[in-house]
Amino acid sequence: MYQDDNTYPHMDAENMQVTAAGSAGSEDRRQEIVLAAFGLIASKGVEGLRTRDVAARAGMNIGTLYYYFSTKERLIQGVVDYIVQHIAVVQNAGSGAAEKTPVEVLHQHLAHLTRMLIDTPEIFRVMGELILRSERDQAIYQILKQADDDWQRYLINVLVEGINQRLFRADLDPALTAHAIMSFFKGAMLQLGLQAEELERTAAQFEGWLLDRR
Amino acid sequence: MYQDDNTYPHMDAENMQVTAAGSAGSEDRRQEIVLAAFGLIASKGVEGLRTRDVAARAGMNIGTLYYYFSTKERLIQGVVDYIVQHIAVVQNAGSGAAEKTPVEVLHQHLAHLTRMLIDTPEIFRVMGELILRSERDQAIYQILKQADDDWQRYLINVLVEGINQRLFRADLDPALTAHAIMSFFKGAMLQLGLQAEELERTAAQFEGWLLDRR
Amino acid sequence: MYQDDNTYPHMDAENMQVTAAGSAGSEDRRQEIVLAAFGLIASKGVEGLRTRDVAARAGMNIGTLYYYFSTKERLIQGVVDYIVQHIAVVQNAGSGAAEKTPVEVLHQHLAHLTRMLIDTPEIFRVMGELILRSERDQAIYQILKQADDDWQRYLINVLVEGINQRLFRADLDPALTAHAIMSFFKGAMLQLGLQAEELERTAAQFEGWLLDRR
Amino acid sequence: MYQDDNTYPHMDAENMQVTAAGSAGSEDRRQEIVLAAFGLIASKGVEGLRTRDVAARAGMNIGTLYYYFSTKERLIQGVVDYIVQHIAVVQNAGSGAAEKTPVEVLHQHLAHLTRMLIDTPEIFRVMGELILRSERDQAIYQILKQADDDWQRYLINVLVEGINQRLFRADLDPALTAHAIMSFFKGAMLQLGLQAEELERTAAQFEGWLLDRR
DNA sequence: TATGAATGAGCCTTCATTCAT
DNA sequence: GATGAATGAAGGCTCATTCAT
Repeated sequence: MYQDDNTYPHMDAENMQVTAAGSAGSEDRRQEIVLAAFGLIASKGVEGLRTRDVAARAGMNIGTLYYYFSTKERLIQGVVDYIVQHIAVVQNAGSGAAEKTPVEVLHQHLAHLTRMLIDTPEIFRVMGELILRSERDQAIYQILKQADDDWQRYLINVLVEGINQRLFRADLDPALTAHAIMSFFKGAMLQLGLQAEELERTAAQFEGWLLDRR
Repeated sequence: MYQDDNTYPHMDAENMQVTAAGSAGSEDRRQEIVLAAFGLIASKGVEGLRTRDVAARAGMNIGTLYYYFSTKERLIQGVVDYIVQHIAVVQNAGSGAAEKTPVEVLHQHLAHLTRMLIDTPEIFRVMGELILRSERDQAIYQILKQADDDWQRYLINVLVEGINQRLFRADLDPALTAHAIMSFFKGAMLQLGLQAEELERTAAQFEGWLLDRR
Repeated sequence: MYQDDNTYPHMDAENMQVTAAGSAGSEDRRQEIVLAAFGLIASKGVEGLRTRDVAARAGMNIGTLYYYFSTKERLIQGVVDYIVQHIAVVQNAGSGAAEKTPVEVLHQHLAHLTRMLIDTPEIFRVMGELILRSERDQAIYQILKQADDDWQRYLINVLVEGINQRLFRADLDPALTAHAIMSFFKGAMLQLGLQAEELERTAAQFEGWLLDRR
Repeated sequence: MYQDDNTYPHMDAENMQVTAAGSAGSEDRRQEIVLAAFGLIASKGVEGLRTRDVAARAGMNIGTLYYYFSTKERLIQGVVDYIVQHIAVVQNAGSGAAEKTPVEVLHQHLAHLTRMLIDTPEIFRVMGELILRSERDQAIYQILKQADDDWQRYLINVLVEGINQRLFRADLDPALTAHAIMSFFKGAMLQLGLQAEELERTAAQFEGWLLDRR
């Protein structure tokens, strides 16, 4: 019968590995659709998103699209999931490598975000669209809020450790600093006529403010 | 008269004062419409903006609305103008009082923005909507870019003066710092579940990073 | 602004006379639409009713149709109103002339219904469609139930008077007899391959059963 | 086998008994589908009938359903067959017992119909839907017309015999009376807010009209 | 200037039906 | 026989915009 959209989004990467080959293809199909939708949102905004265009871009019939996503709404949620995972994965990857000092970890994290902002601004543009939309869409809000909380927690951990090691300024409030970093990056994607170099240097200067200058 | 929408975006506040008394009422009418549109964008986003709703909210017929704004597009530009002036006016007001040190000026500026973000988040929400939209709408981009440049120039001036007076850190790059401040505030409006106090303290801490600690 | 569908259907013939000329034309337009819908239901059933076809048949744009009837549902209710009034009016007209004996009144009533069933079977076919639909549509049920109650009351009045005058069988239960008459006519419209003469004679015989044979 | 839908409408109950055991299961499957469709028509009308829902209710895949019924149209015809047989069987059962006077036979017949109308109104509701549809569907018309003719013939037989035995009114026209009875019952199912007791008493009174009162 | 009726392109979604496995 | 993915033609409804009055 119809696939229950609700269950799909909650499948995490691990589950998908275990899934039988049959539904693996099905999951691929969903991915194709989500990617098509993502691309269209990036270029036309959620406002300009048309299910027909998504289907066309994914190389399938409009009916098929609705077979996988019973609603445009759900499709958009699928895009949110995609983005969140896409960025979350990166954070995990970063935390995978140990041995590094908190300063180095934070540096890499910020450098990575800066890189993404420059190389794949679409992701952030789409993210912006979705954040704005989340104000009127509970489902999206939930997902994004969760991701945001994870991000903040990650930053706080790094900051706390760095402060303890006397690498970051002693008067740094970890939570507020995390907050500031997050705001800074979210805002960076709203900068008009953003320049790559300018952003990198701004981020670097920002990073400097956090360090302990003895 | 202003029926000719094409001239409108180039009109600044002064011009409007000078306008003949006859069309003053006409201008009021436009304002009502813009305000109605603003309110609707705040609650439903540009995506959810319907000319009919705007007309209804402004207490007029849909036909009448089109008499003042020949296009939905132009109406939105009207909203952009409105917002830009609304914030610009504030900056001017702030700079009106002299005698204050750059640190005090910046502090007041930041405090003011923080207050607005907390008290009238709609303005920022709408601003966010419009910034995102500006990526696909040249006319909007132009207006916002102009306002952004003005803002940055203002910040740079304050920062330069403060650095010269050894009030701000000597190693501060004025342009990048202005950039950071702007990003921070733009991003703040995208924070999910923003808390008033948290924002105030984050802004305060941020401010502290700029000061010279000898 | 939009016309409130709810108010229109409740306007009865008198009110419309009083209404300003402006909305009289508007009411005409609604009538055209309802007639078009009626015709289409008659030939294709409610199931086959397409708003686009209705608009085309009424010689107007689909958007215009929705300007008058905000919903297909409401349009159908409009048809129900139309039919109910169409038949109700007839009953009133019949009762207008006095001087007749109850037997004559009933005879004319039945003869009239029979005639309609033969001459304009569409009305009854559509009625049948709507009655069936009323089981799943409260709004329609209400209107039809009201009309039904009126009809029954009318029949009971005639019957009671006739019984008192010893014209109808003394053992006639007015309510049940009215019920029987109503069922008979409703059922007549469901007869397959209905023949005019056959129906007339059946109705006549039925009528005979009600008379007092001393 | 019966996969060939074309032959199906012409199969009568006996043929099905004779069918090879192998396809008996197949026939069961068809029955399940028809029953599911019947139930759905009862609650949502033919208009609301969805092949997918039917399949779901019958606990099978939509593709499987189409294996048994190549078309929605044919499925509906299957329902018509089912109903006709369901009611026809009853009539035969009634006529199975002899020894009874025509008055008793008719009484039992009417009582039985009344009972069904009260206990299983769905059957009649569905019947109504199908009769209406028969006006636009030759195949359905044929089946229903056949059943109707059988019913009328049955009634005429009983009536004629009763008249000859001076049990029914002498002036009764058998054909017209049968016609009246049939109309009455068909119409009874269209009564809004039908009450069990009311119907029974109306039917009883109706019955009384047919009797010879010397 | 104001009104509201009219237009029509277009959008989301549904649903009967097919087909490869 | 059974499954479920795929198809595509509609269908109901919306909405920016126009125009006669």
